[in-house]
Amino acid sequence: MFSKACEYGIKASIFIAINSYEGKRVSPKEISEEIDSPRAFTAKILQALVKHNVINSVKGAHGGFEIDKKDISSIKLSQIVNAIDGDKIYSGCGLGLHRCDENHPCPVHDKFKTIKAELKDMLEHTNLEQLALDIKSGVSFLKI
Amino acid sequence: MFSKACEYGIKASIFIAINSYEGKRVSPKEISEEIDSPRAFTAKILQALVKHNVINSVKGAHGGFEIDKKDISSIKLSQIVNAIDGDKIYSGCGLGLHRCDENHPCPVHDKFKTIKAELKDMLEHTNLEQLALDIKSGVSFLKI
DNA sequence: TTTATTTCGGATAAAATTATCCTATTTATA
DNA sequence: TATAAATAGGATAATTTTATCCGAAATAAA
Repeated sequence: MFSKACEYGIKASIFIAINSYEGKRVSPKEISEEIDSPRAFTAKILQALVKHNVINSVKGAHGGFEIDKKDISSIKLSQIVNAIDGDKIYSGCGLGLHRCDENHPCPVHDKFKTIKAELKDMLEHTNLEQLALDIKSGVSFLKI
Repeated sequence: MFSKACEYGIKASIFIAINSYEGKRVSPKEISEEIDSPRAFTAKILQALVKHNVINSVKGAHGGFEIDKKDISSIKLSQIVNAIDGDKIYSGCGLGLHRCDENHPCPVHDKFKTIKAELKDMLEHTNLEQLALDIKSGVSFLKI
């Protein structure tokens, strides 16, 4: 569904959000340990998220990654996914046709339509705050 | 969503079905031209579909790939997808956790639940005949 | 039985994704 | 100002996916 990079990006964002609520910046090392991902690769993904303004980075001593507390509830899953995988997951043709629309549909166009719309809707309406609170309260988990 | 291999596999199966209705076997060459895919790679995928009993192959002169006419309506998209990509698309965890279930859910487990269930349902209830008829009648397309 | 046609299957290559390493740059603080 | 602690980013490697090539095996028909 998502690329590994995207999976790591989502989990990392959630972990950063949790820590940001407590005013704490986190490093790629802490993040990769907490979400069970390769450290250096995770660092690259964090760079991409910074470039796409999903998270902030602070260089130098006492630096790390953080998210503005006031932004956490408005950051949508779709922004994270888009920053890393683009929108092909819900915009692209299910069978890879270059052109696939109502007037020139692939064989599964209609069958996929509602599913892709729901996926898009879900990603656009799920925000980081919801996901972070579930982790904080022990309802959901970032690894294993 | 699906791998390239799986996209090719689905399109190839549809094309084979159409020709099988007319009692015609088709070769990897014809198939790859019709679905716009790399020939040798497509041939490998066809082998996999044969092994999983989705399509039949007939070796030697006048051979080719075909599907029993009477089977076309009972072959589900899920069988093709399973033969090539497995069931991870609707069974695996959306964030790649090794364990992800009701008692130990990943952060997006609930959000994905209905979407994955619908995807599974769609794949299990869409059969090759429906897809083939739409291509035959010009309602949908296998390439471009 | 020979030949032409066709799938099968192993070896290999190319490209994309995932992952690692090392140095440069930035910044707080002693 | 020197130092230690961080992220940034380039180079490279490993793995997986996608793709190609070629000879072997099977089969229909001449």
